[in-house]
Amino acid sequence: MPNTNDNFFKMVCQVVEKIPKGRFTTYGMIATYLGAPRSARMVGWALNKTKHIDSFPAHRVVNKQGLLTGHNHFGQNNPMEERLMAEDIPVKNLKIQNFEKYIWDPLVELG
DNA sequence: ATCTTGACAGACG
DNA sequence: TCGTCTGCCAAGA
Repeated sequence: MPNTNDNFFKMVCQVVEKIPKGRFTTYGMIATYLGAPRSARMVGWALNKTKHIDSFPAHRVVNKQGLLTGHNHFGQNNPMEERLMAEDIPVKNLKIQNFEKYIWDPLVELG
């Protein structure tokens, strides 16, 4: 199990990279999985550093409502919605539809 | 060393 | 249901 004391950033990366295509998770779940359930903001902070990595699937992380709050941090060319849509995740008006159907919980999936 | 900022979440009125 | 406040913890100024 990951330890948050050292590099939260790395941990977040590892978890996000494990999100299967066509699924997504939330900031809170990642934070909880990393042992910092009240530090969802740190996840956003970590993802912020990955936004320069084009291939990083940061679009698979949304807030707990399934809302694409971070879409503004994506390039205008490749919007978050579009990326999710490309993975058959239905998004409407910056919100993921059938949330429960596509959610991927690291706590459950990774143990 | 202190203050502000943040891609959040839960609690309250 | 909705708007606002608070807790959280790591960076950058």
